[in-house]
Amino acid sequence: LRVAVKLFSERGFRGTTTKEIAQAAGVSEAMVFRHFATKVELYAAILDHKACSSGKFEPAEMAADAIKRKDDRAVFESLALGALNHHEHDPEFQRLLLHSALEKHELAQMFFDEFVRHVYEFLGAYLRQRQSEGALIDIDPAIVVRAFIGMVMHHSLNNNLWDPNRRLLNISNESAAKHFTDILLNGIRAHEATSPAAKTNSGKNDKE
Amino acid sequence: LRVAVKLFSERGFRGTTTKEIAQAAGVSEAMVFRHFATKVELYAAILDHKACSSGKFEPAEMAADAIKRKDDRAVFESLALGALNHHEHDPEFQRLLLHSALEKHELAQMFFDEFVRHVYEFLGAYLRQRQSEGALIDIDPAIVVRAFIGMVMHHSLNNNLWDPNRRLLNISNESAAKHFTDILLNGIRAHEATSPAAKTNSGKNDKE
DNA sequence: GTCTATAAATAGATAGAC
DNA sequence: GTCTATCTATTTATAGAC
Repeated sequence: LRVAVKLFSERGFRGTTTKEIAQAAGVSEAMVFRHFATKVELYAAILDHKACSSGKFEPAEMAADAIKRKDDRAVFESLALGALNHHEHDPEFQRLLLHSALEKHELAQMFFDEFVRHVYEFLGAYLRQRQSEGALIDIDPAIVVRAFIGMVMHHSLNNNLWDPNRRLLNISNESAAKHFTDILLNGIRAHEATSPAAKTNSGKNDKE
Repeated sequence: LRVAVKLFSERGFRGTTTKEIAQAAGVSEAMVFRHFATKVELYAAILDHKACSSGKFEPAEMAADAIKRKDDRAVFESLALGALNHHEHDPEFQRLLLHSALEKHELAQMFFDEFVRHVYEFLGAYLRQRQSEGALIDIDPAIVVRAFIGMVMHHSLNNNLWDPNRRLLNISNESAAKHFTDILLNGIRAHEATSPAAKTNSGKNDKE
C-alpha cells in the first residue's frame, strides 16, 4: 500500500517487482493480486491517489489574498514556499511524477495538462493584469512563469534528487522562496536607486 | 550501439531488454553479449560515453570572452544558449541522466559531482567578483546560480519531457536565453528609470 | 562475427487449501 | 484474508554450430 508508493517512487514501475512490494509490506505476493488484479492497476491507483492529494496544493487559493492586495512579492513568495514545502514533505511525489513522465504513463500527461496548465493560466492572467497597470515590464507572461517555476522546481529537484546532502546550496525553504522572488521581481543587478548619481557613469552596460 | 542509447534513454535501464536492443539493432541477442559481457556493462559504457561527450560542453570556455569583458549579459546568455542548444540537439542525454539519477546509478552522481559542481564554482567565482565591484547586489552566489540553472534546465525539461509540442511556451532558444538573462539581471518590475519621477509615489511596495 | 537453441533465473499472475 | 505451491512468459546469459 503505502510501501508500494515508496518502492515505485524509488525504482519506477518496471524497476519494482510485485514480490518486492509484498515482501516489504510483510505479506505474500498473492495478497497483492487479491487487492489489485494487475500490477498496472496497483500503479494506476497510486498515481491517481497522488494526483488527487496534490490537488490539495491549490495555487489559486494559497495566493488569493496576496493577489487581491496586488502584492507581487507575496504572490510569488507564497506560491514558491507552498511548492517547496510540499515537495519537501512529500518527496516521493516528485520522483513518482518524474518516473511516470519518463516512462510516458498517461497519468504524468494528465497531471501536466490539468495542474501545470492551470498554474500557467492562473499566474499568466495575474501577470497580464499587473502589466496593464504598469507595475511590470512588457514580457510574455508565459516566459516569466516558466522562469519562476524553473527556479522553484529545480531547487526541489536538487534537494530531492541530485544533492540531497545540500552540499552546493543549503538554505531553508523560506529563504529560497524569498530569494527567488527577489530575483524574479528585481534581478540581481545593483540598482541605481541605491546610488542615485551613478546612473550615467556606468557606460559599460550600454543597454538598460 | 547507438540504438541502445535511444532505448535506454526512452525506457531506462530496467525498462529496456537486451532482446529489444538486439532487435532494434537488427542483430541477434547473442551478439549483444559478445560485445558486452553483461547488460550493466553495456549501460555503463553508454553512460561513460555520454558523460565524456558532454564534456565538450565547456562552460568556462564558452563564456571566457564575455567574462574578460565583464559583460554580465553575455556571460549568462551564452551559457544559457549553449545549454539549451545542447539539450535540444541531444535530448537523449537529459533523459538518460534523469533515468540514471532516479535509479541511483553512480554515473549520475559522478556527472553531478564533476560537471554541476564545476559550474557552481565557476559561475560563483564570477558573481563574487562582480559583487565586489559593486555591479551586483549582495546575495549568495549559489542561490543565483541555482535560480539561473533552474530556469534553463526546467525549460529544456519542458521541451524534452513534459511539453514537447510546446503548447505552454514556444520560443526559440535564443529568445529563451535572452529573456532568462534579462530576468536574472533586471527582474520583471517596471524600473523607475523609465519614469524617473515615480520613485516615491509607489508607496504600495514598502521594500525596494 | 553471426546465428539458433537453450539454460537459469525471475517476472507477473492463478489455484486452491486454511 | 492469508498463505503455499505452481504456471506461464519473459529476461539475462551461455553453448556451440556455421
